[in-house]
Amino acid sequence: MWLHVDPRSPQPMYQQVVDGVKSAVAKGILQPGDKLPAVRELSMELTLNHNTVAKAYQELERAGVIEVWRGRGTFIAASKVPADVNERKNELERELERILVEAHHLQMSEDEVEEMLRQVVRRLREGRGEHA
Amino acid sequence: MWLHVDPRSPQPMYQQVVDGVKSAVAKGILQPGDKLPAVRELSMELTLNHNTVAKAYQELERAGVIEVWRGRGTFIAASKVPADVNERKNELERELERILVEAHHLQMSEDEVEEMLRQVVRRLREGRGEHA
Amino acid sequence: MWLHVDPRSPQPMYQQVVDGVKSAVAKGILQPGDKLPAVRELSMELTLNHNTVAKAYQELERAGVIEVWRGRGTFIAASKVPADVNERKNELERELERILVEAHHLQMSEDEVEEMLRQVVRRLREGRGEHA
Amino acid sequence: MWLHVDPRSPQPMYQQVVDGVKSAVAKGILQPGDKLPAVRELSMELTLNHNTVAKAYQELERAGVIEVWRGRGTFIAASKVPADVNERKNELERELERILVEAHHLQMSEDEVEEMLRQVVRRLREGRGEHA
DNA sequence: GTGGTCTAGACCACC
DNA sequence: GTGGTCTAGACCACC
Repeated sequence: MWLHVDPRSPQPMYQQVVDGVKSAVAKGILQPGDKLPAVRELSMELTLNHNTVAKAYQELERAGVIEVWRGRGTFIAASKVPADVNERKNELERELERILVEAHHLQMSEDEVEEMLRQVVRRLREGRGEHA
Repeated sequence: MWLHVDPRSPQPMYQQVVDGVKSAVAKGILQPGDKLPAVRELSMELTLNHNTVAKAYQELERAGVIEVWRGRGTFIAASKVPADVNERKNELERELERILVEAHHLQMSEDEVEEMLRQVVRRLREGRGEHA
Repeated sequence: MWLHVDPRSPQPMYQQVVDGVKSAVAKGILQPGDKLPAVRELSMELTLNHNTVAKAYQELERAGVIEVWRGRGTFIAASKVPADVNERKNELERELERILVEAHHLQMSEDEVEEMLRQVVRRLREGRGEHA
Repeated sequence: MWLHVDPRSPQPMYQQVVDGVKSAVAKGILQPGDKLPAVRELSMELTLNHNTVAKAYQELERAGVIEVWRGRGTFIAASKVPADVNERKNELERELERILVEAHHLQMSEDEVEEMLRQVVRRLREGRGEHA
């Protein structure tokens, strides 16, 4: 199973489901058109309540990651740019700054953070079977 | 004032204070030995409950960013590596991966994220008066 | 084909069929006496379950838009005022008010909504080949 | 009370709360900075479950209509244009077209719909104490 | 005090 | 079968 949820995490469980699906899409594990498990099916696999999974699916639909076909099921959507791209890019910038601040207090230089990012990118690419 | 707090932010107020102080240290606005405002003083300036500021100071002390000298006040500590560095570096890596996943859903390439990081670094360095 | 249906729409599929037929009539694409495709035929063209199309036809019959001649087929009815006109006019008024409220939150003035309505009317008239 | 909810309506109750608050803002009954009742307080007044009201408040926050001050309460936000204005304006246009189609089947002319809209506008303005 | 999350279980519309 | 809504009631973090 490509999705796991940790009830002890400070992150809400529905958010973990959202992030897990987004991550699987980014990694190519889930492709546009792929069917997601039904709400109740996934809730049983993750031993979550169906409401929790439903909330995650609604969030993913609003984010344009999945499409709900009424009465038929839920599918990965063709990727498209969300309406609020610029807002969210600014948000990413602020998070990067926050990471740099944290890194400074761990005595990491900015170059080391850049190197860390490159390493994560490399790992993701290998996961996808890309080489370079 | 080098510290601002937004009550509408999803981030808890005490966390904003923690991040604000860490950021001021990372940017060189606050230096080891500098005295921080007293809890009640800061809570009035930021119109926060004093418990909120006290909680932030406790957090900062645990993180080794400040030192509380009972009866004298609170000071920025000499920078030192905290005990749980490796744990927290792993945490940073996970956050970088999460940012890359988000970026993918904004149609940003991994190279663009790297470029964004370099830009943030450049901005921080200029703020510190460094050039290059 | 003058009828399209989107499974990803929040609107139920049968409702989309109902609205599509009503719209075709309003635009003059379908005229009184015109024969509609048989339920099974239309369900195949739209790749819908035949129950879904049957439900739409029942709705259209109740609304007085079509007439079902058992054994012969389904036809566009001569236009006549339905029994519950006043109720439904009140419903339209409530929808217009809801639109004005939404528009307010998009910073549109009431005059801009009126202008938008006039534009939609103009477009519909041009579609019908009317000029003025 | 400026808010009512009808459990027999086809509209979900949380949506009725959302529309009710938006409407009160559009009519000037609620002004930026005004405090909304606490989730549990409002849920008791409307004899709804607190989860239902919480869902409505979350929707309103996402729409930028209200602001949640953590631990303090919920307030009407200063009005600002949402990120997806254009999408939502297109949505309004489609709804206006749907209304014109419905009106046609009630034997209303397009001019009569325009007049109906003007009347609704007039009523709203009078409600606000504007004259003209 | 405030809002947010979660389970358990019922009920509904749609396909 | 599918997802969406709702109640009842517990628990949590934040202020």
